[in-house]
Amino acid sequence: MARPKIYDDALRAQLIDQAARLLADGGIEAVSVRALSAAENTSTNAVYSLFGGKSGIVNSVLARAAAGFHAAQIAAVGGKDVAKDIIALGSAYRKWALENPTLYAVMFGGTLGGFQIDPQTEQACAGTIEPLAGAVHRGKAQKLWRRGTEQQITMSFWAGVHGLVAIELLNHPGRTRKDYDTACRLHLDAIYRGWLAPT
Amino acid sequence: MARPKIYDDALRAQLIDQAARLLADGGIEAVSVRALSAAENTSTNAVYSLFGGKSGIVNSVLARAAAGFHAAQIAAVGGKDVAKDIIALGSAYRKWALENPTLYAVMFGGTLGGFQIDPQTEQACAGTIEPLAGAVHRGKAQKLWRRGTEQQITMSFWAGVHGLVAIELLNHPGRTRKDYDTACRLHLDAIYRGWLAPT
DNA sequence: ACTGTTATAAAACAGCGTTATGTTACGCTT
DNA sequence: AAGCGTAACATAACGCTGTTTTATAACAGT
Repeated sequence: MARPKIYDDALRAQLIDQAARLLADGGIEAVSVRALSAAENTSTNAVYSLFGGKSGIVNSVLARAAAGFHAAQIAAVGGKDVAKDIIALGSAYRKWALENPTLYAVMFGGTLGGFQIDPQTEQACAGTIEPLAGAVHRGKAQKLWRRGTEQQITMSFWAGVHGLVAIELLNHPGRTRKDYDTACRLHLDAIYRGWLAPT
Repeated sequence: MARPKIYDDALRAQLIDQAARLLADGGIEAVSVRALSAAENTSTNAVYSLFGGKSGIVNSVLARAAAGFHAAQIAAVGGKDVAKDIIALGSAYRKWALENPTLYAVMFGGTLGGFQIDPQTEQACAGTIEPLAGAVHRGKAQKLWRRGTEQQITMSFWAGVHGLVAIELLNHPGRTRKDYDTACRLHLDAIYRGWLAPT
């Protein structure tokens, strides 16, 4: 054996916290290995020893964020009314994205930013739509939908809310938060009604 | 006066071409001032003299791309049937995005990638939805919509197709191009039907 | 006490965008 | 025609990045 460890799980957790803070504050470009290690009074090698590199720690941050996002989605499901649940899922989705814009952008913004998301992290991100898929499945059992597979309907709702959130995060001038509130409600409502079977 | 100019409009156009090529081939991170100037057998200063910096030339590329995108959208409008036009606009939108994935990602992917889009370039990008807004306006004149302002309806369609394209560009495994073809058709159809006034 | 192994720190490398410094080549003046 | 001023271009340098390599420090076992 050799000298005692300092690059331990405690430092690991602290680095993840710090990286998440830097990411939220200054965007993905504010997360640098040097700034990260300096903020925790350690050396750049700590990041490499504990995470394998910058993408390693960013992926760790994303994985934790995906878990939180997933939990928020699960919490939005009531379990009784499918329509209510889908609207609630969409609202919770948007709420989380607006509260964590940088995290959301990195999770679902594609390969921009220069680094690659790990396959398992990507899976964790994609898995956050599982509660929505569940609601769609219940709707299918109730013969709510006029057509389409569950996957197609799920992706339609997902794409709907993701698209609106992405546009809102572009922050075009002249549109207030309230404008997007109503736009989101009407938008989700329209998609829902569009998939509904004729009464 | 002084020595003859080499940093002229011809070189300017060549640099834009080269930058667009680098961007399409290797993503935003493949576009470097050094690689760019080396490819055109000139110095890095050419980029600064002609474009003011890296963001300058990238914005020039984006502005040109936005013009092409806008033209493609205009070409998709038939002018007779609103429903047909909206579906055609969505399909053309997706077609262009899939043919120019990197450009599309930089144009509508937010501030990831490290640089800022010029306000006027951003406006050019946002202006590409103008043909869609026109179709929605014609629908309003025909009292097609059950509710909502033209802006809200336009944004709903835009968000719908943008969301689907963004998800498709994430390139999740197990979904083929054909899957997205049908998903897109059903998705756009659902949104359209959702906004339609009851007959 | 010494050695071997391992953890940590520090420095070096290659690249980036950008800026400052040289160098070249022409028109104008003398 | 010779010299000079100035605009245009090339080159080198600065500070930053992620990553890799090298050096140092600290403990276990002999």
